[in-house]
Amino acid sequence: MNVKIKDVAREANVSVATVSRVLNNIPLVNDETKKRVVDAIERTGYKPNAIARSLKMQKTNTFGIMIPDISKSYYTQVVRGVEDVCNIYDYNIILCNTDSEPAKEEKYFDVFIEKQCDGILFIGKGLNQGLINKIESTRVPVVLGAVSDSMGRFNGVAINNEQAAYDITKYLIECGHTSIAFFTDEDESSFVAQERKKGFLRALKKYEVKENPIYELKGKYSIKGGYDLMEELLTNLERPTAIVALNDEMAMGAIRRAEDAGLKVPDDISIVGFNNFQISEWFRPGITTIAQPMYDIGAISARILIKIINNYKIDEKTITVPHELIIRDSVKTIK
Amino acid sequence: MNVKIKDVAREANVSVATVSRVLNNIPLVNDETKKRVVDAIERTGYKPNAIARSLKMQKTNTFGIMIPDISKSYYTQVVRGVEDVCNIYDYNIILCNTDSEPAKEEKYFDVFIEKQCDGILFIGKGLNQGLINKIESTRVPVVLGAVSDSMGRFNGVAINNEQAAYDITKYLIECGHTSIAFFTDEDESSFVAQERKKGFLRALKKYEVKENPIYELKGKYSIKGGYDLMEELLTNLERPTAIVALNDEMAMGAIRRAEDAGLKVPDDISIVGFNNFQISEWFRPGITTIAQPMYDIGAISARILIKIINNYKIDEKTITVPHELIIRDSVKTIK
DNA sequence: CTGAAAGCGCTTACAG
DNA sequence: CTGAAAGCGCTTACAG
Repeated sequence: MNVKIKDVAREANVSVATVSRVLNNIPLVNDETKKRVVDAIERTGYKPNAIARSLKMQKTNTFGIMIPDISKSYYTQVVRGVEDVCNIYDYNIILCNTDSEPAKEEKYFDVFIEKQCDGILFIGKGLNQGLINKIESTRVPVVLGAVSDSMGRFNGVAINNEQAAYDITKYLIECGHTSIAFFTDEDESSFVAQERKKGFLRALKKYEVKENPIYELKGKYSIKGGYDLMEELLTNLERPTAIVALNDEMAMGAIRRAEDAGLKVPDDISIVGFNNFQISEWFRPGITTIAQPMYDIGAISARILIKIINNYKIDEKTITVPHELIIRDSVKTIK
Repeated sequence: MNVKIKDVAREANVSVATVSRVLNNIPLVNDETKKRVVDAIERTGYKPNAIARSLKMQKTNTFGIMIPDISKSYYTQVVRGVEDVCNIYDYNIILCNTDSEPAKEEKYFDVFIEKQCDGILFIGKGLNQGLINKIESTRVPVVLGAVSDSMGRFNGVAINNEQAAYDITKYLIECGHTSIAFFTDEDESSFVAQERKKGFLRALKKYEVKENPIYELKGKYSIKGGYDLMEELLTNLERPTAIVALNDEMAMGAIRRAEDAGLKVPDDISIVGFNNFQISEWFRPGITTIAQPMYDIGAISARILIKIINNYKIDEKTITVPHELIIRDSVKTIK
């Protein structure tokens, strides 16, 4: 068995209370006794048991973080932002992959509660009702990252997805495109995708570009997903001059499929993405896209959680972080 | 405050012992009392406190996992493999980023010990002596993922990095290349990079290709890193006909820099990578590389940890998983 | 400045 | 089949 506080106390000839005091830097300990205790800790190689401490203190210094899939590059930087901030404030994170499945989300939420997480971070595309109920029926602080709550009930940090989609669509229109397809998430419950669609439609309407509903294709947020969608577009539909894909990987797949069909991007068709993955800059053609400050989304989310725990007041439920239109080489100006 | 086992007991008119028994599915409970307890749990919305349970049971059902940087795509799939297996066996993971810095590695190791993790997974490029000492002075099971221990002291799962480097170098030589540069990790302590260098040299020697020591360049495992190394190579050195980069991103950066210099890959210079990132298939030119079963490395590591915890005997300390040479379009056959 | 004791929320050996 | 009680390893109010 490991050495416990009791063993250190015996070794230093003091009570466990005194050992605990020096461990926690509580000042009212005589310097000499303190030294004895420090020595004893050193000699015994004592490591405090954080579980016992947590039980007593009702605080675990750990956050639960739920993410659709850590192996998708997008979410990865969010997690890094979270962890870096947690590290500063001595928190750790328990990480779970939900695959955006409500059942997993709810299960992990319960796990986080049972493991007494001090806070929960939900990174994802949208909230299901079951999870909303759970969040509302507990007092554990929850922060949403990269997604916001349509009702403004929960704290969250995200870009303005509607505006971002508007901006990139507007850019396409300004480049002369009037026939624009929309490659979106197959997951219809994605709040983020819904918001982006709103922005897409707003731009179309504002500039009086007719929207062709058959141009909305739903698929996976992956290279393969975009590849397949492009195939579908190419074989079945009149070819648009441009595509808004809601994800850079999707855009990349679409580009490769277009190339396989003998089309040049952007000469024959323009394709934009979303999220500005690191590779999007190096891919050829370079992907014109919307950048989100992914790391910051994570870092700010963690900071908010820590603030809530420490009873700072939070000024606004939703923090909107800036997005940016990154213009590269996947769009051609026509006319 | 939350509802506790005591509250459920009162509600169901039984003792806490009985509630605990039904919670843990201990059979010797009368069906009717059991029903009363289940109802009471339902009614009160009771969630067991895993921290209290852990303290009593001396088991937390959580693993600590250390990784250089979760925002690097390579490690990401390893973590997913770990988490999927953990999920099956009801474990959770605490995730930490070390940036391969010994100080962080040792700090997090202590954190994992203090938080009473049932096991620790170390994913990385090499082990520093401080960490080795810590591992050896504790009885917490540790498994190494993607890296092996040069001395065979610890359990681990990885590919045979020496052989993998040999294989890809041999391929280059068979394609007629006799002047081959080596782009390696700037982190000299990387055991994995050392192993790969051995394999590289063995192939050179075996096929009597002269090794030009000035062709070994050290840089970052990133697109930018490869870009910079290529610049260095191009401006300072006689141009080799091929490059072995120890990382696909590095290879991609090198390719882009070569292109910026007006060179065609592979026509003017052949470049191979390592690790087979998902994007490596879609990049142009497609990257010839060594594939590692990253997900499996994570999944197997987690399984080993669980086996150790359950006192299964582990046949061999080091599990070698297969690597694979993936031939794409970044190498030209010359002569 | 220091110690004895209670208590955090569970599990389980023991007794009945 | 069920309960009272001890104990997991800490922290801290209280007393001295």
